[in-house]
Amino acid sequence: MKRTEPERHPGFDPLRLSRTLFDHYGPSGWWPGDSPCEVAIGAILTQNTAWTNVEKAMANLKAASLIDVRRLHGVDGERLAALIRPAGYYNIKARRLKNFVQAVMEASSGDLGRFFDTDTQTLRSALLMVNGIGRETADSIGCYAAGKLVFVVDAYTRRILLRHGVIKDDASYDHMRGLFEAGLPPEISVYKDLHAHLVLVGKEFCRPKSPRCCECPLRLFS
DNA sequence: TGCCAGGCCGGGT
DNA sequence: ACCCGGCATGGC
Repeated sequence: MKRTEPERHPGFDPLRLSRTLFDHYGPSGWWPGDSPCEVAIGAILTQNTAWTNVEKAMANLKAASLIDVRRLHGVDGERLAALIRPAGYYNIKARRLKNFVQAVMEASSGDLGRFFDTDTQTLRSALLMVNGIGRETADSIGCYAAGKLVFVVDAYTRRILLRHGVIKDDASYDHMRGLFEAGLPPEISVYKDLHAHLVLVGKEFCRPKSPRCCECPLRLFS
């Protein structure tokens, strides 16, 4: 993995941003989900999907005692798909969950704690190897399930940065991730809360329709 | 009613 | 390297 020089944007201070948002929202409580396994499952199920739908699917999995790598590995694929149906894309997501648990089985005999017990970059690469796990999902699992210092970038984050002129239209995922990681202290709670708070801001003030974030009463940047 | 949600993959150009 | 269609349910 090649390391790049931390890229700082002149008018962009992630730490100040995180303080502003924490003062406004308080602790985010993200990620909902008690165990690392549940968090990882949720990260896959929530791909391009409203969280309320994911909750229904998760309830079905809990009722079936399937929040567990080895049990998921053993369950029939069609039954799994039926259980996660409320989350949408249920056939492809069933496959993606299977791909994920398969990787954990092969790497650590299904021991998620051992799977996560490696350095940040190695874990990230291993997750990205799994078909169905892209950058955001990998980083969500890394940050919220494994507690690694990776900043999660999503559609809201991108839109907020774009509309405030912090990035250009063609900015890559890893560029945006670098902007945050270069300016944040190495504290996992800061990483977790800031991403969560950006989603909250996005939902409230930076929806796809409204062309600008000018309605946002918070001074996020200045 | 139509649009959107905490993406990602695969095939075509 | 880009661009695009497909995947699917539930809520407003």
